[in-house]
Amino acid sequence: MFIFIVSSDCKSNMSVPRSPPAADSYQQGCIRMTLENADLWKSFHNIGTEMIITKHGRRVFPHCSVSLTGLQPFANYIIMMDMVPEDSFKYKWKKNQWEVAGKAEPQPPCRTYMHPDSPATGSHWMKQSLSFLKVKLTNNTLDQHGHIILHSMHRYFPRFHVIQADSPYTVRWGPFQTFSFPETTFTAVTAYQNPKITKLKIDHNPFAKGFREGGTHSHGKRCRNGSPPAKRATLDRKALCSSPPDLQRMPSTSQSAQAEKNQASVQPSSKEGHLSAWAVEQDPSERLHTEPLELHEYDYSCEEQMVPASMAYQPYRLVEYTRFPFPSNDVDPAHALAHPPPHTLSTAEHGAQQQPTYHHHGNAADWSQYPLFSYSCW
DNA sequence: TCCTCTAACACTTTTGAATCGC
DNA sequence: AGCGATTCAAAAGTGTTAGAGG
Repeated sequence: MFIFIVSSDCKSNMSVPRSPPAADSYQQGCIRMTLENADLWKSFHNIGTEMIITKHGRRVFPHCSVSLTGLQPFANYIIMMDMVPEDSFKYKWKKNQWEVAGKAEPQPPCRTYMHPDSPATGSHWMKQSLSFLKVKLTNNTLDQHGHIILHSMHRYFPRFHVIQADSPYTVRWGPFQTFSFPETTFTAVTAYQNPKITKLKIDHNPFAKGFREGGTHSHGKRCRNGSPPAKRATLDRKALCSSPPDLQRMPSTSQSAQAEKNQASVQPSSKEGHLSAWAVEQDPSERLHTEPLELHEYDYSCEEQMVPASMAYQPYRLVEYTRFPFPSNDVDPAHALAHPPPHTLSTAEHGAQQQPTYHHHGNAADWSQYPLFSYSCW
């Protein structure tokens, strides 16, 4: 498993690879990732981001767009993304707020989405921002399309992996770093619960223009079963105007460390036309790693490093390693509810807490017993 | 009864093939 | 013939909501 070292200087060599690092891995610690649409993410995060998941897959909105610096221009990298449980709870939307509804269900197979441009040189990745627009979320555990599988009413956050490798077949041996951004945490839902989120999505998502108030599309046109115009939309808008901020509070967020030591194997495959866009599925017990996320003043780049260490396997991220600090380490949901979640933070507070976390592995081979990708989904 | 999920709906945006002009 | 710009239809994607199911 892993121990975690927090560094305030990316140039600090905090990683302790247990095997000789790759010849050119010395620069790994300087890779920086920036969330491109952080303001939009923050807007959603302040309310409590919800992501629709459907049987056939739904895109993420806001979509994940990041930029990279500090890569070696001529070295090849593979960029990957996966979704990690925020905590070990299941939630429900009750009386205009999220409440803990019990323990999380067993995690579905973990899938990793590889950016379609992968592999590409560092100069390519640094040339422009990377968009993960095509990532789709599903609640279908039998999904065959490579979509990322999530549980509804559970909280997740996306995680990005920068792996120095020439091909998907060698990612396991390449040095890599992992990044995540606190404001990208979301609750997976099959239907929107918080009307504020609905409004925000309609305002920002071009595909939802037809649902904009005053738009060309009339909700009254709905004719299935002769049903009346969308009553819910009206109610929701009313709720938007009346619900106090406190009602939008999210339950507590917590982070737990999670690591594994199972056999790894890399089996990239593609059924969507090209090899570069594939997802890798992992058994829940074989998650790449789930790291504690520390809080620092930051500009959306990453400072945290992680090195392999010997720890007991944790099926969920340990609450002790909370990304958002709480007065107590008590994991009692009821207790957790008593504390304002990240979504209730004011903008100023939020800004102070918004920083991605960064995990540096000197070489993926160092933790080959902690599989990055245990098996492919196709 | 309550909660969650699914499918159909009307609409917009995106995509890509076909066409046109230089 | 080759290239770029334009057009247009099909595909993809969106939130809403009634109804099904647990």
